Amino acid sequence: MEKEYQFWEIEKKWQKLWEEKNYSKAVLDQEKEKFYVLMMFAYPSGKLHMGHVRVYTIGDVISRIKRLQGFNVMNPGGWDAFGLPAENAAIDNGIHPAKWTFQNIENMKSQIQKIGISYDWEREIATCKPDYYKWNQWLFLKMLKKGLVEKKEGTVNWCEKCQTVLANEQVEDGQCWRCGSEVEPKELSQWYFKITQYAEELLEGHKELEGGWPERVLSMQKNWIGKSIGLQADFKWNNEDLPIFTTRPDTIFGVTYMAVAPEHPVIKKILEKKPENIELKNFVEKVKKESKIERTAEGVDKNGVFTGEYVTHPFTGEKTPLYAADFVLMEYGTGAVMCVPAHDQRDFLFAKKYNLPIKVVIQPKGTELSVSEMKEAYTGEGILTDSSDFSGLDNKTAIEKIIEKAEEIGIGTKTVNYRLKDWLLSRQRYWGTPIPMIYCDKCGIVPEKLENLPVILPEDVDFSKGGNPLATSKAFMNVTCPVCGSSHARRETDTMDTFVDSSWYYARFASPKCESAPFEKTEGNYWMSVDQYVGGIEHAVMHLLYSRFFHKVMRDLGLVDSDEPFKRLLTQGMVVAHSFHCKTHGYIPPSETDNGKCPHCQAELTVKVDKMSKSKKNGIDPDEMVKKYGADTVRVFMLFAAPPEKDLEWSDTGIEGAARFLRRIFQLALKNFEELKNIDPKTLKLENLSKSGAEINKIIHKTIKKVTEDFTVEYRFNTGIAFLMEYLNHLTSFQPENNEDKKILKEGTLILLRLLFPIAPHISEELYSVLSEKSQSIHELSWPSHNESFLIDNEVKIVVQVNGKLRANLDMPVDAPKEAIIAKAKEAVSKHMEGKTIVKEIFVPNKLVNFVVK
RNA sequence: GCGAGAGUGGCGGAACUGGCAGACGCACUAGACUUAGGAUCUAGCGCCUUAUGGUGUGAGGGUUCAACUCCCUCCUCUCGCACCA
Repeated sequence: MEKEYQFWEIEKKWQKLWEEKNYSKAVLDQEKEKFYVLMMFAYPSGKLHMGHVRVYTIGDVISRIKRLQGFNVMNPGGWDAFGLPAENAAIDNGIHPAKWTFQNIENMKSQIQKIGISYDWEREIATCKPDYYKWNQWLFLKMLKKGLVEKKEGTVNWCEKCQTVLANEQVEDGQCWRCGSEVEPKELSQWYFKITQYAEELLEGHKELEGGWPERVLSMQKNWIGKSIGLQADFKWNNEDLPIFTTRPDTIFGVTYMAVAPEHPVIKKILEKKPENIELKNFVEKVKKESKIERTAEGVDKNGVFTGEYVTHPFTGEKTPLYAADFVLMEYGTGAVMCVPAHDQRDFLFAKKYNLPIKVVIQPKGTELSVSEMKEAYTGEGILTDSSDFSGLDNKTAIEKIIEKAEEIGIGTKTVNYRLKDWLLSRQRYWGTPIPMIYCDKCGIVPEKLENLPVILPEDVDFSKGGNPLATSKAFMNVTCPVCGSSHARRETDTMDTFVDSSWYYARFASPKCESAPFEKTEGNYWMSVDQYVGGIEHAVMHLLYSRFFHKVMRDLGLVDSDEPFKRLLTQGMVVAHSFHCKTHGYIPPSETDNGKCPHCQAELTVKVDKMSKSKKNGIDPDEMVKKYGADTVRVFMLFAAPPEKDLEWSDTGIEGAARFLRRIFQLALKNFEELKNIDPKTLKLENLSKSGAEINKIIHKTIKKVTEDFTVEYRFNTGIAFLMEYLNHLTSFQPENNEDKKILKEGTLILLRLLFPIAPHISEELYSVLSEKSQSIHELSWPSHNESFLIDNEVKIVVQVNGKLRANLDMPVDAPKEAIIAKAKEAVSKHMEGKTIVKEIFVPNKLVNFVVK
């Protein structure tokens, strides 16, 4: 045995051996219960960052434990390989995106292997390969046939910097999710997936996910889907229906004006009728140019213009003025709202600003609202007044009654509205899946034939010209129409949003080489759904909602049997570190700071805890850490420093602690190596153990129990590792008194290695192979189990309190009679009860005695 | 504003269905071994206090023999959504 913990030798040796043995290979076996672990696959940006290391480590630990617990585990890895950075690299450096991407994949793959991730690499996929994206196209065409794809004209989110459109989900605070630049509105005809058809089911499906998914992810999705139930009612403009949507039909008698979005078709008609209404025309033009953020940001004044027209109230028949207003959004509801200033704050402010009347129709219990004294709208509950036949009803009942009435007289219907919009999937980029559609002069827009798939990305493109690069490839553009055979046809030059790739990759892993379908049905039904998914919270809405949508679509296409793709989801926190900022010199790398001062100007630096990033110069390079401490140490630190779902603060001294822990384990094995090597713990006779040996036996079983719970039930790796550290402390200080004690020490050491194995596999395997009789591999063992009968204590510590305050501890035999304990307890705390009388004695068996005294 | 979550030593974090608050680690202090220590080992370590003792889980109140844990009021922070009709 080596004298030092040479992790670099150990890790290299075992990584090679494990690969040869192919321990991570997953093979369908109907006899065995499967467990599918999946870490969100990475974009091949070139280098692994600590965030990757964290996800992979968490997922790897779970797969290793599950394997040892006898599950047939699949833990596949792959690459989310389409996307903008590759294309930008092509534009900037003249490297073809494919070349750039595959270089990066190669590099990152070797990094992943160096941290000991037990992926089944035979299942590796890269979404940029034709044998993968072919199935994007296939699914697209199947969805088209099912009526789930649509090309439509509309206002889309345009990112000028990325030169492409974005889906609603990809706009964050009015900015592009990728580059952070301002998103502008633009009129374009684009392809959409009709995700809204599944809105209700996506919401319903949450019931199945409760418990397995973090509550906040479900609530974010729920929020995003934004279901609201209300009344759609037709106001009339001349003889034309002008439907509005409201969730407060109980306030319909309080309507004093109506507002529509500037984009609303009625505005166009009004302007055609009265082109002289310059004020309205200018207003509409101005608002259309504004981005959503300008229009809707908090505190921004609500603006509107009277159209000069009046509409008829469906219940009262009264005429009410029609406004165009910037706060009304065309894409939500009907793009028209009834305005009830007395009971809606936004309407209230608008009415005050433009001097519109206010009419109270709901009176709260206890007080009486009067229009002249109102400072804000009253939006609470109450009794209806001034509302025709409905006056006197409480407003909750009124909602139902008014909807009923509207339906009865045919002026409206109960309606469900969703905030969720259809998924805009076209992107004006090269490095993505070509949308398999063809524009024929004669036939119009027609789909490519299934047998012609994949539509392959051409090589002869020019990235220097700007615009959509695919349009520069003659070979790509020139195509014959699949319907009429005419040569006057050209291909769609838009590619698919890369979220399409990641929406079903988990399914492709079931049979990544299948050539006849996205995946083979038996394999698919065996491996799916994913039992444990691990990834970042940033995908709570986009990726996780899209995947759920795709899964349901695949189910309806007969490809899968289940309803949901991911049974359990663990969202790991970010990896953060201190950043140092100087007012004049910007961010300073931690290594260059001078006692908290700027090395250039000696100014006091602002210290913050930030997500690791290039711009904040607080990143830690995983490669360097693995080189310096070894993969096992990095893994231990990542799991020990915080529970998985919380942010993990990088600490240079913290990782030293993790390194120390492993070194101490190595030293424990080394110290006892000669003496323990040839001892067989199986011949252990418990009755011959010394007192401290028996204690160690008990500790072994307690540790197995606790660590198993922590590692498998709630994935509390931090507390599990803490227990292993404590356990190591016990083993280290244990002095064997006889031969049987040596056996228990050996047994204890081997158990330590087996429990540590999922976390730090290399060192565990190495020491186990050195110490165990048959040089076994832990891979071939099963997860240790504890023996409950060893956990029974024959002595317990009893806490003695006086007035709830701890005054003494007693060591007593288990289940000692109450009287005996109380007598002893009184003796022990007599000092604290002198001159006082006992009012009450609380006795909790085997736990505590509390004397209440006066 | 709405929704979700969180506030515990110098720091990261523990504490099961109410029952010894601060496990484990880091930092720190003292000592040992050392030419040396950023290695290793031993001991200490919430705060106030001389041991005793007092006090302490964001603030205030309540329930209880007993509250980090349950209830009420408030404060702060993080995240998500935000003119959604």
